[in-house]
Amino acid sequence: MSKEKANYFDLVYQVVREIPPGRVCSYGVIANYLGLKSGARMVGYAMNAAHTLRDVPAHRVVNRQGLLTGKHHFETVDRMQELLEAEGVRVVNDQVQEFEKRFWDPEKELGF
DNA sequence: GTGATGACAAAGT
DNA sequence: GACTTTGCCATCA
Repeated sequence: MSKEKANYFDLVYQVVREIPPGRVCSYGVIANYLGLKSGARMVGYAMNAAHTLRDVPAHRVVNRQGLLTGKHHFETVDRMQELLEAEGVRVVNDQVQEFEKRFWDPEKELGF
């Protein structure tokens, strides 16, 4: 890392890394917070590349519906849900329960 | 070096 | 109200 890359993906990684345990965030909110025009698409791509990294708690990032869309990209399909439940997040049928209460908004948490 | 693919979301019809 | 189409960067083969 001699060269600091200010790529869009790295921006997403930094925000995702700021997500506290027991909380979940959506792609669109992260994109909005970073000001990405591509919106959630960019975040989704970043998560795909995040698989190569290890400091990115991608299991805390879910889609707008609170659905574990990326669970299939983890080591095992149940790994994502298992990690979330281990942090206190109840997940049923790949759906985060009380998603609105577990929702973590960077603009409210970090921006304030 | 080129081509295709990939973890979403909002607007339009 | 539901379905379809568009937007876009980085990585893999």
